[in-house]
Amino acid sequence: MQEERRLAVLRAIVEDYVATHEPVGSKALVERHNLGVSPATIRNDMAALEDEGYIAQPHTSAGRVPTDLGYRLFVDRLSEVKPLSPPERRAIEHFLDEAVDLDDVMARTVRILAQVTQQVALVQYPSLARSSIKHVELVPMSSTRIMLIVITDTARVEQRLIECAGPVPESLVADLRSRLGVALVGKGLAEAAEAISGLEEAYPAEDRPVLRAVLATLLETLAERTDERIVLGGTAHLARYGQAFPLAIQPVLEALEEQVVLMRLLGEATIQSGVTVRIGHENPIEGLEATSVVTARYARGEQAVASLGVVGPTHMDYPGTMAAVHAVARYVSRILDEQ
Amino acid sequence: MQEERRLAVLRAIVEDYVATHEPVGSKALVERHNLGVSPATIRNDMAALEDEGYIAQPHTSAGRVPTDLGYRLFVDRLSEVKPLSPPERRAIEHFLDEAVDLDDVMARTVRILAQVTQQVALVQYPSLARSSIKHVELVPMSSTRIMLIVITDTARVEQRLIECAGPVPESLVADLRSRLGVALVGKGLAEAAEAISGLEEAYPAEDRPVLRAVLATLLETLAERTDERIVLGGTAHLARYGQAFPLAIQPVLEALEEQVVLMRLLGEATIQSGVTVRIGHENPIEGLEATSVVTARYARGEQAVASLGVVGPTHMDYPGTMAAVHAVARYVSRILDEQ
DNA sequence: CTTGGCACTCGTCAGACGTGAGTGCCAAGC
DNA sequence: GCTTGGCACTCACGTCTGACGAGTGCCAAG
Repeated sequence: MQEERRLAVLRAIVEDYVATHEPVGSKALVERHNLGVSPATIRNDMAALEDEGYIAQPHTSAGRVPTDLGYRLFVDRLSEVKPLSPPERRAIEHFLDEAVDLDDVMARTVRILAQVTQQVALVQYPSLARSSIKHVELVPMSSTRIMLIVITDTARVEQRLIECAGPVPESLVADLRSRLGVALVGKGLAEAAEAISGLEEAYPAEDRPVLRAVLATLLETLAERTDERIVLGGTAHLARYGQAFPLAIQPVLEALEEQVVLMRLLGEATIQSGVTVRIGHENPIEGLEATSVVTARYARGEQAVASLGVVGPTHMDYPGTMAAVHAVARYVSRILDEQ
Repeated sequence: MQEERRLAVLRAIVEDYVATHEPVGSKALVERHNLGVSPATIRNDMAALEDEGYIAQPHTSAGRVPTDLGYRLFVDRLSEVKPLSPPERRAIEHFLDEAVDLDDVMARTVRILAQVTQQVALVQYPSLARSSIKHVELVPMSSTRIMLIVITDTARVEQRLIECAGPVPESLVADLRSRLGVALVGKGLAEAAEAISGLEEAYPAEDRPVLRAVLATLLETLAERTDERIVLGGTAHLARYGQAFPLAIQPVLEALEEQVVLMRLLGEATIQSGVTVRIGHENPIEGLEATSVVTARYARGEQAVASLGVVGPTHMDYPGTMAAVHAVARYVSRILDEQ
């Protein structure tokens, strides 16, 4: 009974703080939410919540502010799903439908996600890991340089320039191209390594160096750079937080410039289904201790492909943000399916 | 004689203000630079410079601050070229040399440019406009969808997905691929339009719709999206300016998110040779009135290809920034030449 | 367990004040 | 005619003050 009210108080504190960005006091609380009790009672509840670590006061004689733990409880147990408004849904759908190619889909996704959430948006390119090879192409760029292109069924195109020690005859390139095509098209990326393993023997020793260079680059392209590309947008929203709110923006911007960091942010989310929320210090990345990250996977058909999400201050509108991230992930999945 | 000293005073003011970011007064000026005259004399000169519009005071009884016009004069007539330090040169060269492909060159260029200048860096992908076609590829993705890929001699790869009304036979794709290859390879992009204009007649009426879709997409790819891609980095440096320096960062971040804006920033620079500097309000873009933009072309062989540059506060170290932009542009040109 | 009362804490705001950097002007000097 | 020292004036900034009020914790009564 009291326990229930205490949670209601926590919910009210989170909601008010998210709305106003100011510490919320007992009196204001009873005025804004009809809790049916007096401020004094609320104060007792607040004291208990503070003992349990869900809220804190910036200084004596100030109102209370939710802690990361408080937000966590709020997200896990107190918040209700807040569906997007129909106009928002339509805007997202419509905007994404107009995309002409994969790059455009990604660019538009970042844009709409940042706009709807009013936060920094991240979108990962579809992973190569589970997609299969649609086409392999070798193009001679000069006598010693060959361009390698791999196209996957997720409509992703990977390109790589290969530098060879000596001149490479056109005929060798053509031959290699057709053999690679036969060996690789239709294969998943994981199988690709085996598929080309026997290929070397088919060629005379003098061609081996070229062959090795091409095959090495090919494997590298398929393995290492797998999900490297992440696009980012809406950084201007960071500056909106007046200045020097708990959120200093420089470290955040710095962190977001590191591809590795972005990978870690989105990578972990790819494991779980549904919407993932990491709050404040739960986030293991330096510079992002004061931010929360909301992510979701998107998929193509049955397979998980990659993740997208947003980064914002811990005092964000969690239900709204989660709904937006969820919705965008679904629409992106659908767009990819249609292709 | 006095005229000469006045310019020396302006130069000193710019240098001091860039170094300290604080209005500079007459007394501090004679102490830091040996001008050989008294503060009172400097005051007279300053009054004259203010009349001419080169400097201004933020409020009565404060020191002077250079105006945009003052910076302009400084850049045009007063600054000496400040060569990069050998370690800086080496760092740039070394870092760029390790790039594995065009994407990597661009990514590394942005990174090194931002790091050396401590500002926001912009790099435009090599323009398609003056490059020629190396290879054209058509890959069926499903029965009704074809992927079009165009590779240029600048090692750039453009991809585009084509949606056809009905199923497209493999044989038609193969035929079209070889014809397009013959018609286009080696041609400049400008000539491409003519080169494919007669192609339609070679096919029976039933294939025309597919043909039209492909050709339309091809032309679009070559014409419209020509130099659209610009990479950007180092935005965290914007936040370094304490807060609310003459530079509010939100509008700047917003402006930098617009591809169109970036195009305008870099596009104009492509016309002129050498390093271009646009100072404060000289910049016609909303949100960037308080920033200066330093840009330079880079080239491949004899042909201008595209531009790169940095965006920073008007009170930047112009000689240093100009030297860095110039050097990076040169090294990028060299890297592209080698390929 | 809830509630009203009460004393206490402390951050914030506004006003007063001194300080010092910097200016403009003027009259004397070179 | 330019340069210089002197001098009065302006004004932003930092510090200090006191008043205010929001908010708390505790306690005793309901």
